Amino acid sequence: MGLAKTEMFTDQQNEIALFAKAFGHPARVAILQHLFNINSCVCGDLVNEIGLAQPTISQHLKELKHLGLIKGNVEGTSVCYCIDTKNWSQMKQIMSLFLDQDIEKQDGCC
Amino acid sequence: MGLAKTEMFTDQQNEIALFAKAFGHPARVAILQHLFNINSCVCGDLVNEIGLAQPTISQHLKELKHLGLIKGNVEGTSVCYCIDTKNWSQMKQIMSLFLDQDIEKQDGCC
DNA sequence: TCTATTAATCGTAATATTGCAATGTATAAA
DNA sequence: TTTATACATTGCAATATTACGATTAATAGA
Repeated sequence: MGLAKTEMFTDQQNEIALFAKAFGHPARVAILQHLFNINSCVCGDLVNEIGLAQPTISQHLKELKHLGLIKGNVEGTSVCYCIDTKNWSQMKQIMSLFLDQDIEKQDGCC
Repeated sequence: MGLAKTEMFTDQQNEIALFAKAFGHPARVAILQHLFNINSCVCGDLVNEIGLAQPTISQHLKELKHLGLIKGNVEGTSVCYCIDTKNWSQMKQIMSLFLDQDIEKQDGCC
């Protein structure tokens, strides 16, 4: 149906899925990588950097902002975006609980 | 359009997005967590464990298997699934390059 | 005030994802 | 051979996502 049955999973499972979904598109990966690389605010040039139209970039930025992974500050006519490092490390902790499950488990069978 | 323009991104960005997309659904998160928790093959009871219909689970398993994150072995009439720990740690390395970008970056601006 | 600039929002088309009933396939047991 | 069991595949309906043209909103500068 295109609709995930979130109510049958734990909050933790749904939260992991939400963050992962944000990283599930190369444009959002590229946006985040660019924000890390310049290590400061980006005012405006994201549309030139990534090769997508302005409304499309704006939409991706909105999703990332909604998740709290980036911050946006208005500076005159442009908006400056950067990583929210605090929320980023919180996200990493949640993802690590999931990704590091292989630690101390031996290859069981198969 | 619903179609990601993968050709305008790097292979690395697309690979990160592919793995992330796999974790972008709570059912797949739950399946993987269950496989880790029992730390051995699961033959059959995944449909009972997760609360979705058999064809739905089968479809999610297919995606995870296609990415190489799980292995499936036929045992009689049932099929046993488990984590492919080797591929899992390779996936973790790729994801870490992305997730750990915040290390040694100071909170620049905003 | 008028105009240019920048980015958000709206509307919409194209494609992808999710979920499941129905069906198919393969193996084991009777 | 027949039947039961377990899982994959098919087909389809409902919803989500992606992309972008057109428009709107907000600010800066002339």
